[in-house]
Amino acid sequence: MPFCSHTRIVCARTRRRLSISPEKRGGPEPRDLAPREDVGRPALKPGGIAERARAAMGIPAAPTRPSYLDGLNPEQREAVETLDGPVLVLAGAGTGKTRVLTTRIAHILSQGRAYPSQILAVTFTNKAAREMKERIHAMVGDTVEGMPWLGTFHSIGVRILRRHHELVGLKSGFTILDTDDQLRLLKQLIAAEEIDEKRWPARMLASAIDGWKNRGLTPEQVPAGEGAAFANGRGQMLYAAYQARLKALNAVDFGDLLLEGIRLFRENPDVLAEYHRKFKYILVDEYQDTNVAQYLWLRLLAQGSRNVCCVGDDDQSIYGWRGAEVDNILRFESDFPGAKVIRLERNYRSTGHILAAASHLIAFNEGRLGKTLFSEGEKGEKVTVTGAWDSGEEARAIGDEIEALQRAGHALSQIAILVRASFQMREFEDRFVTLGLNYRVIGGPRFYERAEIRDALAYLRCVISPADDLAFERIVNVPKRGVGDAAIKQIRDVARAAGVPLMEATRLLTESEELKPKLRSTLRGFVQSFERWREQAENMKHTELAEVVLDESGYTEMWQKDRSAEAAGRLENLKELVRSMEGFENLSGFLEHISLVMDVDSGAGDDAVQIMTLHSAKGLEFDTVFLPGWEEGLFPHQRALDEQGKAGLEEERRLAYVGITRARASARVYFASNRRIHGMWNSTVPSRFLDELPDTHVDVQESKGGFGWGGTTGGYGGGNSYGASRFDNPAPFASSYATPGWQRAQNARNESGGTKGGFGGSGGGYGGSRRGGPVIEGTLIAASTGAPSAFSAGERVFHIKFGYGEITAIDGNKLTVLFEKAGEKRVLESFVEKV
DNA sequence: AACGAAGCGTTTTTT
DNA sequence: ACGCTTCGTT
Repeated sequence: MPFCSHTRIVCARTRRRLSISPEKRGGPEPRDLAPREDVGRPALKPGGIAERARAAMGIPAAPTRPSYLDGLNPEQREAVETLDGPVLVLAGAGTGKTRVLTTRIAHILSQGRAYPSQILAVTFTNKAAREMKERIHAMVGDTVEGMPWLGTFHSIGVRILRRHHELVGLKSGFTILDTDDQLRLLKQLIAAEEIDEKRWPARMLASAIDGWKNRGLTPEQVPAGEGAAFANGRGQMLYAAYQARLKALNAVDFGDLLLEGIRLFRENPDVLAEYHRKFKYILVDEYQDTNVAQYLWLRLLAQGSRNVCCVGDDDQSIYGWRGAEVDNILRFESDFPGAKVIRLERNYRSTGHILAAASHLIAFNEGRLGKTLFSEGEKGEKVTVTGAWDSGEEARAIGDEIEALQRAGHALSQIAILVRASFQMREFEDRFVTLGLNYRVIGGPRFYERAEIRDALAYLRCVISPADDLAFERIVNVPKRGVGDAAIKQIRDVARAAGVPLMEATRLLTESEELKPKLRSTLRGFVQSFERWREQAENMKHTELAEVVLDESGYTEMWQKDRSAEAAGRLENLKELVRSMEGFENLSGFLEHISLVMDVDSGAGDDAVQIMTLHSAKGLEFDTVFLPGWEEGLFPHQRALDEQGKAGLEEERRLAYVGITRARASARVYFASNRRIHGMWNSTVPSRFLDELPDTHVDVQESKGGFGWGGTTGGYGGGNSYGASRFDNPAPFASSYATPGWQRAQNARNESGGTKGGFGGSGGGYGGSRRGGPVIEGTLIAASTGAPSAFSAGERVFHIKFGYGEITAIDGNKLTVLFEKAGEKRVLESFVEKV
């Protein structure tokens, strides 16, 4: 059940019991509601929304200052009360961003500035939308139920497209493809073009198309060079073909939810004007994560009232790799002239040392809008940095510390381990199982992505919409019915010839004489089953129907017969699926919901340590945060450096910033001197980020195992342990630079400096050879900052591994080169030299 | 259709 | 090193 629809709630603030009947929710949609000019004290319509909102908040109608403003600091209040014109709220970590956003909405409502249905409030994730809704509910009660335009970009995008589907060439009830469907479709297109799928995998095309859509580009708008990068110049054509196929299937993918919206608004000014009139106020959460498409979509809508309020933190932009444009936030003032920029810099979350350490670290980034966070709280614990011999010891040390915290009465749920990459989690899981410590891994494969769930959903989709070809293809031979590739091809041919969906084509085929008797009866039974289910759907509860479908199709039986270890879990998941349908009115409502909401509420559960990636920790906070794996190559990640250069490094640094600022009272950083990557042990170099932490706010600890950096092994020279020396030395950074590891790193950097291609000669990347230590990127950062390529097609180049060749295509910093000996390869620009 | 061999990728993740 | 997907064989 996504949102509870209480009719009786208790207002947290006033402890008063409120009753609002469902039919009174929301309020009427006025045809013409002129903006009120009397800012200070709007006239209240008797029984109007504002009065109800006030009543819900326990605020007397008398002209006293609304109590929800109490406890806001001056900047927060300004952000809440500046209702006219564009506002950019730069909200640092832990500065009360969500509170501002929700209070602002409450304020708009209580001031009678707009009806709930006239506020557009967008978030990125369903979770954020849910939270926002809950918090608004706590302030204004059930008035929030009248806000249909509070949601994710995509859910609002669908809502708009559903209303105007005919204007963008879609029929009503269009479906939203998931990534599986998308891939299957692209594979077909690639095969139809007789392109070698090995060389040009569908995934690659999918990500290219995704990237274009993120940038708001339709097939015609794709820059010629980029469109040609896939499959020898056919990328753009394939994108166009894909869009055509989507239209034919009456389907859209996630990117289209925004892209088609943009097209709708551009081609139909009257429709756009309607939304301009509608949305009196627009609020955007996590603005730093918007991509170009979202930005364009938003800008079109915001041209109406211009009362747009974006909240974000450029220092927490960590999704550049999936199309987020920090530029959007950096550019806000020029996009919305006259915008008011409000900085929230007072941090309510972390203690002094933690905040100071994070601020110092993030200051190494260039191109920030710049904020100086401060808190008036206690200085608290210093950030600790601990070196471990290897990842196993790192896990052991953290396990020990957690046990100590637990003994001291700390709740495990207030402890988190934030890793850079998910493979790091395993070591902790192993260790915690041994210790008998409760833990929970956040993230990972999600419920609706599991094969059995997708299969089940495909069955249901076929029942609901007989024309859903992709769902049909998914399940026509699951469980195995003897419908092989040949049969499917035959069905497809008939479908194409007759211009009908696959399901219908199958029916036609079974009425002809073209199939072998056995196959014919199988398929007839298959089609008839769906016809029967469709009839039953009329007067059967949808959960019941789902059970019938899964049983009669033999799908449940398939897993019951399966004796593999996961089968039981899969059956359990199917039951869970049916259970989760109960919260919905009907099947199509459920299907729509899950196509947009791919997560399922994992109950708060019992007290457990949270293990997750740094990315999924954004927006969360914990008393104690462990940050393991601060080593060059892992964090900052080598690939971020290779592929994005300086921009990548800065994004990694923001990730470090996000990590530290998750901690309320204690942040504990770790690095291991040795780590196994892809099965090979590599010695590592401590992360440069460690040296960007200010000495005065950091405590360097000896690892419990007695191994610091270098130390007793002899292999690293007779230096002090990393910990002790740094701790003893008051001068910032001096001691860590004195460690053997750093010196080697420095040397490696200097040696590789100057010559392009010096990096990676020895097989490169993270790790490198054991004796020489890891190879550090040096010139690469400068070499690949997203500037246009220094190379051009047709040029002759030399590659250290593949020899001489000629450039055939360029894609960012990746070159396609036809080598004389090695054939055509895709290589990083930095690995070749001009000759 | 079922099995084993071979090949590939292996940062982060939402909708 | 490992696990997952894909391919080719039986």
